[in-house]
Amino acid sequence: MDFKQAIAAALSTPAGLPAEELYTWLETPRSPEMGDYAFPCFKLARTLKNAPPAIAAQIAASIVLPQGVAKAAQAGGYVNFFLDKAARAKAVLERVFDEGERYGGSDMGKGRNVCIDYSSVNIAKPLHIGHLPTTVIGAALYRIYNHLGFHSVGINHLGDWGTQFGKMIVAFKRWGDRDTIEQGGVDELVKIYVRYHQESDQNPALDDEARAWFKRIEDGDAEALELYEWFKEITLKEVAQAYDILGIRFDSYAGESFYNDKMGRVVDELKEKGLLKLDQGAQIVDLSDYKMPPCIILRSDGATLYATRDIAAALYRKDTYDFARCLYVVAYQQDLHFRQWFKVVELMGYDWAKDLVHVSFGMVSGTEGAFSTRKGNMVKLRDVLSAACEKTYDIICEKSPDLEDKEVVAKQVGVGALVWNSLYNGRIKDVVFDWDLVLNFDGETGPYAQYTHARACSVLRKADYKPGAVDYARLTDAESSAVIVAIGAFPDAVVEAMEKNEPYLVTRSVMNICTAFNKFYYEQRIMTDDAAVRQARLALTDATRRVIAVGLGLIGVAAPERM
RNA sequence: GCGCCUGUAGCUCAGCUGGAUAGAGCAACGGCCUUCUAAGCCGUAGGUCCCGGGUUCGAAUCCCUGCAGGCGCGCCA
Repeated sequence: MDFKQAIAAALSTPAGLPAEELYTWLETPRSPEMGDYAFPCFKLARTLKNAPPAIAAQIAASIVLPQGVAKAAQAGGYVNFFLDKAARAKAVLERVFDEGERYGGSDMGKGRNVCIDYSSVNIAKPLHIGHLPTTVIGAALYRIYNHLGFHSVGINHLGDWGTQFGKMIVAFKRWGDRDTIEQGGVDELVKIYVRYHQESDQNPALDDEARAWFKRIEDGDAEALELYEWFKEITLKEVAQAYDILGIRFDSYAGESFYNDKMGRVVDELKEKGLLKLDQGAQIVDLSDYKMPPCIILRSDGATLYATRDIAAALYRKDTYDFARCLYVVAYQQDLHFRQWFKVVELMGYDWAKDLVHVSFGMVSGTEGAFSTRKGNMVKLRDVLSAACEKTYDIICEKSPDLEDKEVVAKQVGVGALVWNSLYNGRIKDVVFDWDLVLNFDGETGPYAQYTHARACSVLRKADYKPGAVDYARLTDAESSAVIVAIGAFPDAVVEAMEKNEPYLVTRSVMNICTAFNKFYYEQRIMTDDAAVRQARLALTDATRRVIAVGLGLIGVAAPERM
C-alpha cells in the first residue's frame, strides 16, 4: 500500500492532471505537524484560473480520501494530507517483518550485471588512508546493487604492471632478503624500492638493469616471473587482511598485467574504424570535436597507455559479464581521463559506452596538506584501523566492563566508525584526514548507529520479546510515528543510492532512524505495564533494530548486539 | 589560458530534478542517569546560503557574469 501513490491518484480528478505527474509534485512537509504529504497548488493557478489558496481549499474540501489517509487540510497554497497513523504503522512494520533482511530491497535489477571497479591496489605498495574511499564506496555499492536484485561483479584492477617491477627485482637482488620480506611484507618491499631510487640517482646504470629485468618479465623469463609473482603474492596476502577486516571480497583481480595481450585488439579495431591518427609520433584519437584533448592510444615508441588498457578492460568486461553498468570508483583527478576514453568507446560504435560511469570521489589529504610518500606523512590504513580499534577497546572497558568478546566488539565498532565516516557525506567532498575527527564517536557516527542497534537489542532481550499480534493504534504518538516514518523512508533511500551511486544516502537514512529511535526510547517507556502498548513498542523496537542492521550491512558496518 | 568540481552556522556537512519560518553533528554554554545501554536525550547561542544580475507567483536550489579554493589539461597511472 503506497499512500503517496493513492493520494496522487485521488488528486487526479480535482487537479485535472494524470496521477503520475502529480506524484512528482507531492512533497514532504518540513514538520510532521504540517502533515505527511503536501500538495502545492501554485502551478494550478493558471489553468484553473484561481488563487492557489482557493484551489487548495477547494481540493481539501472535495477530495475523496484514499484508504489510510485521515485528513486533507488547506494551508496557504498547499493541501496537506495527514495519514492515519495506525494504518501507516501497520503498513510499514508489516513490510519490515515480512521482508526481514531483504527490507528495502527488490528485484528491479534482476538478470542484470553491474561491474564495480574499486580499490585497485598497487603491487608492492602499502594500503594507505587514501585507499579507504574507493574501497568502502565500491564495497557499499556492491552490496546496494545486490540488494536491489542486480548481480554485482567486484573487480580489483591491480596495478601490477610497469617498469617499477624491473626496479624491484634489481633492488631485491642487491639489497633484499627473502626471509626479511616474507616476515616484514610490503613495508620491506617499499624499503628496498626507496633505496633503489636513492642509489639510481647516483648510478643511472641501475635503470638500464631494471629495464632489462622488466623485459625479462615481459618475455616470460622464469626467474623474473618467479620474483614478480612473489611480490604480488606478498602484497595480496597483506591487503587481504585489510579486506578481511573490512568484510570485503572481490570476484576478480584481473589487473593491468591481465590485459597485456588484449590491447592489440583495441589498436587494430581503432585503426579499422579510422579513429587512429598519427600525431607527433603517437597514435591518438582526436577529440577536439568534443572539446577534449586527444586520447593517446600508443606512445611514439609504440607502447600502450593507461587509456588503451582501460578500453581493453571495458571490452573484455562487456564480453565476459555483459554488464548493464560498469562503475569506476576512482578519484576525481582522473575525470578527464575517463571522459576521454568513454568517448573513444562511444566513437567505436558501442552504444554501451553510456553504461560506463566514473564514480568519482574527493581526495584525502592531511591536516598538513597533501599526503605524499616523499614527505613521509602517509597514514597507513593498518595504523588507522588499529588506532580506532584500540580506542574503542578503551571505551568499552570504561563503559561496559562486563562485556564479553571485548576485542571482537572493539574491532566491529572501531572499523565501523571509519567506514561510516567515509560513507557519511557525498562522494565529491574532499576529506582532510584528522585523527580527532576519525576517533570521535559522538554524534553522527558509526558507533552512534551501532549503539542504537545494541540498545534496541538490549531491550528486546530484557523483555524476552516474542513476536505476536500488534495493536498498531498504540503506535500513534509523535515519537513512535517519527520512527515509523524514518523506517518507511529507507527503501527509497536505497534505490536513490543506487541510482546516484551515492552510498551516503543509505548512511543518512540509517542515521535518521537512529535519531528518531533514541528520542522515542527516551520519551516513551517501552516496557510499560500495559501489555498491548508494551507489545506494540517492542514490535517497533524490533523493526528498528532489523532495519538498522540491514542499513549497516549495506554500507559495510557491523551491527553488534551488545557494546 | 582552457576545462571539470566545490563554495550553506566558528568547524565538518545535509538540503540543490525550484515551494511554507534554511537543517544536523562537532566545538561552546546550561539541564537530564534510585526506569528499558548517558557512545544517549533536551535546551541556549550561532547564518549577507561567496558577490552581482536574470528567469519565476516563488530561488540556497535553474541561467549568465564575476570572486575564492581544489583538480586536470599528449606520450605516468
